[in-house]
Amino acid sequence: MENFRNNYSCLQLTIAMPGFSSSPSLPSSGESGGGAMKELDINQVPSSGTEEECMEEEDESPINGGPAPRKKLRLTKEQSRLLEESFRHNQTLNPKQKEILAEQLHLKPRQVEVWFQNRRARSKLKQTEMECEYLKRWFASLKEQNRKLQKEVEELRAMKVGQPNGQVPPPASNLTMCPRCQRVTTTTTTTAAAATATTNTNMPFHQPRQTSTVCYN
DNA sequence: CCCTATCACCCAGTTACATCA
DNA sequence: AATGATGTAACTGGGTGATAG
Repeated sequence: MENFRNNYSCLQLTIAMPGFSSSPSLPSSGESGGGAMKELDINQVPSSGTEEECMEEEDESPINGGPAPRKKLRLTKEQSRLLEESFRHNQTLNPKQKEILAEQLHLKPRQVEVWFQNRRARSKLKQTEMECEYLKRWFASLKEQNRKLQKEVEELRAMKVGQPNGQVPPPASNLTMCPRCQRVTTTTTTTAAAATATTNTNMPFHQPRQTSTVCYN
């Protein structure tokens, strides 16, 4: 009945970004255990818990029959360190690993599970923030590139107007195919190599470049 | 084989408590 | 001392895959 989906480890979204490593190597956590919701009263720290900064254990017997207030455990530095270390090796734990780690930390397996779950969420959030930051920069770069190109277009138009009969076809060597929309475009810069560069990226669309193959579709 | 129920696990979102400025 | 902001442990609800009957 044991399913070891746990070993999918990390499903990370990585975007290659020049000068911006969004590698998932942030110390983040990774396993969790969900389903055991039905299991327990987490607030009971396992006995033996003489952890230095750990909240002292205390029985949660409801006062006046009402629900006991939720107690919040603060992990000790050592517990956090061990959990982090373990997370670096494995973002998810199989039941055995969970059991061992819990014993080592004087915590309940469920607590270890929750910690990994939250840790995964945190690292995912961090990753998302980094990607967001990256996309912002990229957007700014695209805007700048667009501005330059618009300017270039203006200049070309001005030149064209200046010609005797206004008919100046671009040199054939300047014509390239836009890999995205499959239309013929004009290379407006000096490096024709830039024309092919766009095919070589894992970006969803054209990357900002110093040089450009322009397609305004 | 299908179907259904159960279990164990995960994730996203939320809540609530501890700590700090 | 009171308080709002922040971090995070714990909870909730829903989804998925494996397994058994």
